[in-house]
Amino acid sequence: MNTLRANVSSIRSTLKDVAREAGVHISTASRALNPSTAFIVHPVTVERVAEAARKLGYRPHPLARGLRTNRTMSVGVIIPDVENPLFGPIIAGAESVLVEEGYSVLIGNADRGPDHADSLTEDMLERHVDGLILATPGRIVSETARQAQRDVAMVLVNRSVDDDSIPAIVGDDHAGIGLAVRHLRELGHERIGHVAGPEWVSTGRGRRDAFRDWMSTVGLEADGLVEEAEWYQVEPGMTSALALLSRHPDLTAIVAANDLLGLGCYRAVRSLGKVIGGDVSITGYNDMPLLDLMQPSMTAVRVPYRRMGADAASTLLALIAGEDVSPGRVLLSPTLAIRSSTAPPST
Amino acid sequence: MNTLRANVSSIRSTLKDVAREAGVHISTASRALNPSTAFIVHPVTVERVAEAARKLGYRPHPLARGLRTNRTMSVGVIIPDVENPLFGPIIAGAESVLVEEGYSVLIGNADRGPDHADSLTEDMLERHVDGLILATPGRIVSETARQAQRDVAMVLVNRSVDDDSIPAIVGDDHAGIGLAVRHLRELGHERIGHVAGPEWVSTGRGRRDAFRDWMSTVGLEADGLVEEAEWYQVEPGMTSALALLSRHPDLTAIVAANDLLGLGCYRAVRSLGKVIGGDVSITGYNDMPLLDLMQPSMTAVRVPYRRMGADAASTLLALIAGEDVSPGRVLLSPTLAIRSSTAPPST
DNA sequence: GATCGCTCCGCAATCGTTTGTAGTATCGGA
DNA sequence: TCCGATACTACAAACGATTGCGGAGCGATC
Repeated sequence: MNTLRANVSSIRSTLKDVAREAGVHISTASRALNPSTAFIVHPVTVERVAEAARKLGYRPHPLARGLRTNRTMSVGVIIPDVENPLFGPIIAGAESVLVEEGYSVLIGNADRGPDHADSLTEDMLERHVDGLILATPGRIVSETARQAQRDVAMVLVNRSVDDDSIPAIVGDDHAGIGLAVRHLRELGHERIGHVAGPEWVSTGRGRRDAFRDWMSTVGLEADGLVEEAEWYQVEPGMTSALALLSRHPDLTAIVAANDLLGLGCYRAVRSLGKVIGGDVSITGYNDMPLLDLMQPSMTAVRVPYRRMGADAASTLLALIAGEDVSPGRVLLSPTLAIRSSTAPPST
Repeated sequence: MNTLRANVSSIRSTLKDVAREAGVHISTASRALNPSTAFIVHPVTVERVAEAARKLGYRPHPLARGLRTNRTMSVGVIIPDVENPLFGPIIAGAESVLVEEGYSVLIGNADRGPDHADSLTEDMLERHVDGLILATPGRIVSETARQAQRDVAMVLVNRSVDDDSIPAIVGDDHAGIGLAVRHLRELGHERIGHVAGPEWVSTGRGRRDAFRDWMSTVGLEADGLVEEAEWYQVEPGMTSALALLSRHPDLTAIVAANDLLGLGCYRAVRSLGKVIGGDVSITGYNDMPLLDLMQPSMTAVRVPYRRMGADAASTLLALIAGEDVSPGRVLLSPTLAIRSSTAPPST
């Protein structure tokens, strides 16, 4: 039977080969090839070594180098759930800047809860990653992560810790909710409700507070107009929206703390026989893919996730390089994607 | 100013420390700790070494080990576009089985075309990954990839090569299209069209052929009922659907080669003033997230992407382990998610 | 009591780099 | 002619593990 077998051996040329080819000692070859030490060796020799390296297709062995220099040129990225479309852009953003600098990206999918994230963190540390990007949720950071910070450069993305002891790149939720509230206000809405995310999730609490804040800023009352959903999903969103609309039948708009909650609102509004955009305007948050293809397409606050990943990576690289990085959080400004789910109130 | 700086040094205990603690030679410690060589050393000694290792929290240094054993315990996964929700499950599936076996997953995002995939492949090879999972599109495989197969275990996922020289895990497109066609046939449809993907993409051609095949199997005519879309996107899908419907106004159902094409069909049907499901039934392919939240929710062939990733990883592990793996493609059976976009024809 | 065989352990080489230190020309100046 | 500085280059020791091989200890056998 015709079968396949992995070919283990590959004829890689080593530094020793290059040195022999160039007729110099291995250490000279090493220095010649390394830009930061090349000045020590004679320019003519450097060229000879470079030529030999080129000829042999020499590539330094990352393990040997890492063993000696104590750097792996790799960073770990831990994501709560790779299957969630939201995190793709974060990964892509981080990957693009890291690969550019010669780093590799180790991915960790913490889809089995907080403990899983910790165990992945430990795995990464064992592998001697040079840095760690954490996107795992929760307002507090585990003891494991705190300890990890002593051993390795670390930055948070899409979440932060209360004491800001770890650099974090997060979306500006306050500004984002502001975009939604002001947009609705400008359309003429005066009775606006909020379907909030869970209190224990940082975004849940933050966006709810921001909603209250902005409502008073634009001169509207928010008391009683907030309903907390159990979880960021369509069903809880519908339940909360129904509760909200039955308490306040005169509501003409709902700001949802999340796209899925927004879709829940869609269902709730429809089940009451009302029309989305016409009778009740709805805004989502995050602007996940395909949201523009919904019927009607949903107006949503767009968070620059790709940029978030990229900025996190840049910050991490700065930390790794030993540069001083001010701790605390960096806020990224969201934008508003205006579509058909929002319109002036009907009356 | 309060600043942060990465802490480089970490007091890790090495094998030498363990050996000293246990009062044995470093080589004995190594053997004692390695399950496959532990039988060489006296059980009592093994326990002593294990105890010492536990006490010191010893973790073998992966770089040192890898340098010696020529294995990195890492595999590369190259994805055409991480931001595409379709690939999340593939990554997750692969990651779950690989991490289980102690492997780490290096991710490569080839979102800058075929050449980018090649350069990522080379990066991975330089890093001495033990295996490679390629999900990049195209019917042919680049020379780089072919060469890579000599150096490293490799398996394809969601695509295959014409000569089957590389093991591939793919969805059974023929069966999938069959599910859709038979479903529509059973609902009573007799005039069924197909909006196909591009000819040069393997799935484009495969699904189109399958459509023709199944149509004749269920006793229907397919000639002239196939329209090729330029690309797997909503707009081209709409264009093709409109062309199809203007040529054949009597069509009561459309099988789309892809979810996005299906959504394009949605638009086309709507623009003609017809109702989806009622006048024209539509099926998608892939069953991407949120498809169930569309209005109306879309019936679609569901491809087991997560399983695909997992199976690819298992196959890869077998290859790495030196087991004989029969080349060629493994077909994974799709299922049909029946929703509201399909219904019996109206007449 | 010498020999054989078996079990267990230590010695040392090795994987491919980086890097501190020592050594050797070469050259200018005295 | 000789000396010291200068400019390179070579030597060798790491980094932390794995592994072939030789050797010590010990009981059994003749």
